[in-house]
Amino acid sequence: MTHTTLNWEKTLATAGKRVTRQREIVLDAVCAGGGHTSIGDIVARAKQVDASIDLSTVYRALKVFTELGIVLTVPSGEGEQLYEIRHATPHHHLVCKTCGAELPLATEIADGMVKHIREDQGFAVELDHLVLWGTCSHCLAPEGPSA
Amino acid sequence: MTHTTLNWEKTLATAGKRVTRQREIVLDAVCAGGGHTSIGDIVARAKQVDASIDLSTVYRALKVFTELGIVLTVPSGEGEQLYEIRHATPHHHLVCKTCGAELPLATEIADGMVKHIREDQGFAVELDHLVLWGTCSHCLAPEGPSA
DNA sequence: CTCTCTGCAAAACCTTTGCATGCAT
DNA sequence: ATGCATGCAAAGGTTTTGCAGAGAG
Repeated sequence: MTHTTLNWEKTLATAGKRVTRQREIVLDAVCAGGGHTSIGDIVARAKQVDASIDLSTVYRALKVFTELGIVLTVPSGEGEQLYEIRHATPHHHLVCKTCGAELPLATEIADGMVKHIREDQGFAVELDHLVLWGTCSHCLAPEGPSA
Repeated sequence: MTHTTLNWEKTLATAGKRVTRQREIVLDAVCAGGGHTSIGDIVARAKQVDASIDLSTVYRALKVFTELGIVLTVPSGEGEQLYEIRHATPHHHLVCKTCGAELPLATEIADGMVKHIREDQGFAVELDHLVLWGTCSHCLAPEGPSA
């Protein structure tokens, strides 16, 4: 998905923010990752498009986007902050530790667990974005990844 | 639980590492939080016990502990890294956004989801430590928290 | 006695901020 | 024309590293 399918421009305008070339580049860079993108990758990708874009601009753009809910942050396994486009429906990921693939997790499964916890322990889990790590079916196969 | 119930000394020894007063203090500080403890809290607690302990020592001790699996790290909601003693059995937490309580999550529920995902999508989730955020039953009650 | 760990200090790193100019509206 | 956004440079905070001496095994 690309950012053009989002109405981020409207969101910015409504908040009194401006639509600039740099912000579009940054948003593109977040999308480029496909899934979860680190700051390093975002900066690299942005600089590739426009070498003169400043680090502080990237940080500021990301801050605006997260504040407006256009992108959201997920903690990576190693404590690094990753950025991702917020989708309309809450969605969850399975990330393969071996090949890095990011697969969607069926919403019903996650929802089922939330419901289960609610019934069992009276605790209301807010599951905006769950990321689970493990090994995908490909890499589980004896031949190994991409065999 | 205190660190004395763990055989961390043996783990260190096996790895050719040494058991020092500073490392014991740091491990104590991690335990002190009860659940997830930030670096700031760990340092504060350690300095309270021994004011001359150095920041770099705390970082190095934490690094050794996590490498040996004595301590594990969990990303907090805000991207900060939290430290926690690794328990014998994988265990999961529910953290209340309102009152901060950390409740255990019934293992069967989490395991059920893992199994479900495995059957449904062929993906093997490694769930060493799941932390879910939400609202506990107390704070869900209309009177509000600690009524 | 040997080899690791510690404290200190400096370095490296990442993120934020101030300011004058540029640009979107 | 107005005022937010940008690039630059400098500051701020956090984590890491080099080193000589102290301490564990």
